Amino acid sequence: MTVERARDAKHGDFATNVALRLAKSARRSPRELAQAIVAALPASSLIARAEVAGAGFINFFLTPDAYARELGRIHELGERYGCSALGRGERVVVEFVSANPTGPLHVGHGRQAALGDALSSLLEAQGYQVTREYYYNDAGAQIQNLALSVQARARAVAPGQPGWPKDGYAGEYIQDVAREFRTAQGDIDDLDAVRAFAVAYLRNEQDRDLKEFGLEFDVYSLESSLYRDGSLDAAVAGLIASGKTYESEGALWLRTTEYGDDKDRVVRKSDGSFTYFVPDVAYHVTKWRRGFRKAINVQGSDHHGTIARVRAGLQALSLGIPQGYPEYLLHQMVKVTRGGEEVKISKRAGSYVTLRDLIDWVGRDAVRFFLVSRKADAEFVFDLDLARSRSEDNPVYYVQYAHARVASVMKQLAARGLELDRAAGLASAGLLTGEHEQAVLAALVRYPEVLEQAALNRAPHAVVHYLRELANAFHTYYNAETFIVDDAPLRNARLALVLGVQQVIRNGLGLLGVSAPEGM
RNA sequence: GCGCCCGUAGCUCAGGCGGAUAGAGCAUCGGCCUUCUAAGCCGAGGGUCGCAGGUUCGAGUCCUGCCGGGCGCGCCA
Repeated sequence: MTVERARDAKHGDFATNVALRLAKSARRSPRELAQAIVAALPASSLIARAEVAGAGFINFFLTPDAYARELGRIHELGERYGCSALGRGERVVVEFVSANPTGPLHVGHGRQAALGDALSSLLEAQGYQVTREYYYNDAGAQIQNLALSVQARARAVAPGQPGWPKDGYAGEYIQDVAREFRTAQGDIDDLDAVRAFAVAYLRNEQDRDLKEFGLEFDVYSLESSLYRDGSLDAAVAGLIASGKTYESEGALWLRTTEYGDDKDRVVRKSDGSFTYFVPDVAYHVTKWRRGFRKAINVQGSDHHGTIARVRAGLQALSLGIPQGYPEYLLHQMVKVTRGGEEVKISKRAGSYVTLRDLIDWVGRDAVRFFLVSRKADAEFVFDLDLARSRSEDNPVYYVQYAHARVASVMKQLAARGLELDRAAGLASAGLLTGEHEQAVLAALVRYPEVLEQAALNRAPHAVVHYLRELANAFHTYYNAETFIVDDAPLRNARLALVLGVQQVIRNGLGLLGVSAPEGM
């Protein structure tokens, strides 16, 4: 049995199927039972009426007073409206982007950045204490490859020429790194120096892009630190101590199949080095040890194969870490299209489109809004033609425009020598009984629930869809009614209402990392 | 072959722990600016919710099978 928000305004504000569910055991018809329930309901200042509809639903209609009270809360709480204490201050680490410093961030990282940051903000709004964390490999085979590529470029060796490393990075940015290294008068023969320079250079470039995206991480974790501080050795020792390892073909394996993985995994290769699986496990042990009882990893679905093995490794260590740790939010790939054709290359990176490209083409707000607007597990098609040449059709403008329009109304008010009496407006909010006013109020008061559900379901896109609906209710109201009327009580009430809309839009866009302009 | 995800309007997608006539944007067609920004509003057309079974009072939603697409699959990360 449920009580839920009615989908259709004709069905009131809330509906319950209680009579449908109980009809059988009560041996009465659903409608008859519903009538009896309605007749027995106590009076409430918040419920205007309850009526039986359809097969036996009971629909509840809220009183204008109920709405007026909620509007008052929006004004009272301001930017805190929509927040809750659901998380009770629990610490949670959200790991995302986590790109290795081997090149510019690509559009997939962009999706992850938009998704991870919005999810983090949502969790913060629900009372969690969130750490945004970025993990990267600064010492592995990929980094070696990067160093060799930069070294080759510094020696004026181009991709494909003799001396170019096997599977070297061919992007144009490698030339930039090589040139900067020479300018800094680095020793080209010192591969360690080249490596350190290249990693620092590209990390710095990534951070610039992330900053431009409005994103800052609290913690950067380096894979190399796991080797240095003993975490990795401890993890290996723990795995061996678990008795779940065995030697085969010269390598050390872990029976991850005992913990739900579909194949056993190699811990230590036959050449004595470790697979990436080991630092992954060691890294997640550090999350647990740092006190994070909740860890969420935002990753591309191409990494979904790692989930079972990381969890299996953590289970094998018997540290009391729950089976579902860490939690994963996977997102599907991003495909960029232009003229109906997939775009796979960019000047700077060569083989992929960069986050920077997207920001340059359509702006940060649109990239943020777009990339978070679809549920994570659906493939995303980013149509450059639509985003660029038809930028006025961008849904982000639709929402931002609603915000700017309210600002404009307030400017008009001042220009006419009038002032808003906010307290009077809230006191007379009971006057907001028009169809459009009720629709706006109904949309407005859903916000806290939307945030809670979006946070619990790890679904930031729900906020995007909500904001579009709220903006639609507002624009409709705007076109149908004049706010600045002579009747002062009504004028104040209407202005209090639209300021409430502006507040909620600002709050919602803020969670998504999108600006809320005063004018457009 | 096995695993995860997706399949809803011409296109891009919401709805998905079961509920009432399946929604939005874009595109198409038709209306609305002497009045707070027309980046807006109103209306119309457009659907066997991939297919077939099953569970249920009720299935786009849950279960099974199949078809189509994406991603991944023992010492790469």
